[in-house]
Amino acid sequence: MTKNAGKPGRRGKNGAAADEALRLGPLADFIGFYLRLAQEASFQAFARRVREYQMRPGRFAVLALIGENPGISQTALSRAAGRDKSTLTPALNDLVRRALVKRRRVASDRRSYALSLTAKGERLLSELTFHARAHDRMLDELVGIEHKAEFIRALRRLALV
Amino acid sequence: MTKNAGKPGRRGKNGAAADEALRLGPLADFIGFYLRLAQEASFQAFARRVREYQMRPGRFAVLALIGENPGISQTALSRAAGRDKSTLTPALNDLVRRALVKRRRVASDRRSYALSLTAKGERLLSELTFHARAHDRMLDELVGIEHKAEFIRALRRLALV
DNA sequence: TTAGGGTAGTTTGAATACCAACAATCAACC
DNA sequence: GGTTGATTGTTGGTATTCAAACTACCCTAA
Repeated sequence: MTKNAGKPGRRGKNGAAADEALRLGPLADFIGFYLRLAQEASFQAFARRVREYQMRPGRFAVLALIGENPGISQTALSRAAGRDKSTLTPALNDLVRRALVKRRRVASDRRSYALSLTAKGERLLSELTFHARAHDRMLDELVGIEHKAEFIRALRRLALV
Repeated sequence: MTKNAGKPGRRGKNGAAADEALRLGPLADFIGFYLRLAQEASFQAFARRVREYQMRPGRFAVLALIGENPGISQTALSRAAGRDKSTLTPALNDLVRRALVKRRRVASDRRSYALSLTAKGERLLSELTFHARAHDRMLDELVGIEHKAEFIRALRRLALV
């Protein structure tokens, strides 16, 4: 009998969690607990998938939202992305530095910027969207395609809290 | 025609997102996108609810897991909580400093600690669990109690990615 | 024309997260 | 006994987040 004291359940490097050997207590019934685990796991999986592009889910969402809404302001973008506007400042600085996004001053309101993608940004967005679709198809399968619609409706309701 | 390009919809301070006025494009179908919004919203709501205790969901989960598994090591705890072990070092330092958690050296393996709650930690955990149950009942309602079981099963599958 | 209040974006500070690298320790093998 | 490889927890570096305070600007009303 060799060791297996604190034997962890198998799981890749960053075992998502829920080692069956451990007691979860009340956490076992909490939506919030699993929501965090699921979000983090999905986040990491996407980050790994597009690592070569130096992109993470947050940046991708920003790029996608600008692509869909050219001319959008940073504040409107922050609301759509569900992030504080102050969070977007460094993110956009990075995207502008990488020549993926253009910031244009608006004549009618000199406080705000009109954001749009560069040609390079458009190209990158296309590639990333391809990977994102593949990623989300994987999530679809885990959720079960027959449950997807209700699953997303539930998430949307939760997002409005 | 006055412009109303970036017209934001109404939403509390930190509008969760999904402004109907904005185009979401492919994001509209991505589970990952809504997963992040829902997780963040639920996180913030819980943090607001227990603000007076200076606790956030991460700390609560740590406390709850130690409470359920006295003697657990930091590495096992990190797996159960779905966090990197290095993330737990400062969190546990804080909980120990606040006299909520005890770190005990293990004779059989002097590398590791055996974590447990202090009496004060137990009392706080009880109070927090009360709030957490109330919080999660609110989430239950948003998800729809008849969908909860399937919803959590889906999240658990996602967490294993 | 100017005073007031509201809005856009930035800055700063505190949390929280991952990862890689490290010292100490353990375990297994020869 | 001694070498080798794995594991435990910490440290340091980087990234991301929110919230509050700030500047610059807009708009309305007197």
